[in-house]
Amino acid sequence: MNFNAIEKVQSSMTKCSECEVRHSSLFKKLSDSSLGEAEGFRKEQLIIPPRTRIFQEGDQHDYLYTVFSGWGLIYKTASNTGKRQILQFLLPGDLIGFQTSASGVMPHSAGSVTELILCAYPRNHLKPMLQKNPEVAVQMVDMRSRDVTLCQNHLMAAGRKTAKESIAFIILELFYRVQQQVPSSSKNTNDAFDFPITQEDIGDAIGLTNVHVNRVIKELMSEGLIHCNKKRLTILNKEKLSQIAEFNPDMVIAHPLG
Amino acid sequence: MNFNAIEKVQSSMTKCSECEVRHSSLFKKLSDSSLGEAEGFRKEQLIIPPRTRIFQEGDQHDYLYTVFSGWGLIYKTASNTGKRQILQFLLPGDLIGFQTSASGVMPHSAGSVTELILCAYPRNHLKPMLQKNPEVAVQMVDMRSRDVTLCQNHLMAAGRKTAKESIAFIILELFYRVQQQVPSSSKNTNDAFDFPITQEDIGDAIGLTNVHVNRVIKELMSEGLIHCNKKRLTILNKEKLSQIAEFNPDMVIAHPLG
DNA sequence: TTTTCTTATTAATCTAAGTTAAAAAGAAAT
DNA sequence: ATTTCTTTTTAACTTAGATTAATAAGAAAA
Repeated sequence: MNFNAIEKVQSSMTKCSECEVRHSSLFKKLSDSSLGEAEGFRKEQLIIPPRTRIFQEGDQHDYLYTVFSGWGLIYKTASNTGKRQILQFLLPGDLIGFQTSASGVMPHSAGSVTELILCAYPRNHLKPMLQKNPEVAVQMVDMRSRDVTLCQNHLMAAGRKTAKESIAFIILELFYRVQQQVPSSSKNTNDAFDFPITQEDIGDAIGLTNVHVNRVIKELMSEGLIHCNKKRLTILNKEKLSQIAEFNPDMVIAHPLG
Repeated sequence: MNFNAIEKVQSSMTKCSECEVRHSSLFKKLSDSSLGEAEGFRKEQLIIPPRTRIFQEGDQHDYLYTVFSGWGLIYKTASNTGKRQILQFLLPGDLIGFQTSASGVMPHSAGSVTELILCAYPRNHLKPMLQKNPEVAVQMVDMRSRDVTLCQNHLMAAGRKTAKESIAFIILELFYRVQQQVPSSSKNTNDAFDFPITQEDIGDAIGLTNVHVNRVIKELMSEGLIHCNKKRLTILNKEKLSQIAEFNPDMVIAHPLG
């Protein structure tokens, strides 16, 4: 765990109207003229160093966050064994900081993988903001539904897939989620992408050990399905990998209500 | 699988104003005078026989349903092995029929456990209904968030808990979910409740075989923590069971936005 | 009541993945 | 450049839970 301080963006916060993740965020349905709602809701922007905790399971925490840039994760820790279960990988546009009851006690922890920039919103303003902006509430239903689907897929992997199938699945999920953000073209001629998580992270997402994840990744590489080197991953045979994983790109789509 | 026909309630559909699950449903925030919205949205009521499929993964399906009475489940099946992963147990008040994209293709199947009565809503009317009724949209955010939490807990169980811990967890989750509906008092003097699922269902919810679930249930019974007989389960030592499961009743609470 | 089907139970055997422990390779810090 | 910390890699060994196969007990249908 990193102990560098979390900083606030002091000088000038990014304008919502110029935000790169505006169209995959909670506010995607707000028009330019309504975007003041988002800026009024936002309290501050935070810069989280790599591998740093944002909030901890069991603690009181009163903010929601939109990921502006970077990768993160939310997780639970078994208090008897200390084992970690990653619940979701966080990418730009993702919204975090949900709780179980209205108490403000967090049911899971959150942390960064890379440096992360977050927009913070006071949770007690959420409900009134949604009531005032029904399009935002509808968008939030979509986002929560997407989170249900991602979690259900991981549950399927942890419960009923082999290690190889599960790891292939995680790789494809992250590939397509990243691809959705970058408007398809840009830097990626082939199917290579930045992959900043560790093999231990992969294991903790689907209930495997880092040792076993390593064995399987070696196997996927020796079979010519993927290649990875220095936090960059290349999918060499997407069809075969998808078939092993029983993966379909629809699984990571974010707008069930259209 | 049961092949009895699914029936429609012909004569008189239940009135929403007199509905027993009104206060744990999507429409809980509608006042008596606004309840016409719910009745207008509802297309019909269906009676599903026990162990009957409602819709199937991969099929086009254009309805959402509120569970009016009975137990059900949603699940995915691995196409290579045929193994089933239960994604959620359905109890009265639960809303089902969500999809991943706007296409109407279902990402999972749904089926009954007991006889089930469902209220059906055409999915293409959902978005306009939510936009017109922001309180309903906010309630739906809460319900989807509750579903995320339930799924995350099962993921934690499947990925990082032992069989004993996971089974204890499932029992407690269902106990508290049932208890939430029945307004605490009524029939249950002790901690006994109707438990219509099979040991295979339990295994399919957390990634275990029916054989191993049986071994563990026997163990929990011999330790005096639970007792079960004829689809009725009694929790004999709630403290010990909760401690084994690392369970806390907050985990099944349904109103994060208050 | 008898048959049939489903669910629970038990036992023997197997295996996918876990555990432990080092060493090697990278990255980050000094 | 050197130290320190993290991550990856490999091997030897263990185990929780899977598999397979019967039997027994219930429940539903005929």
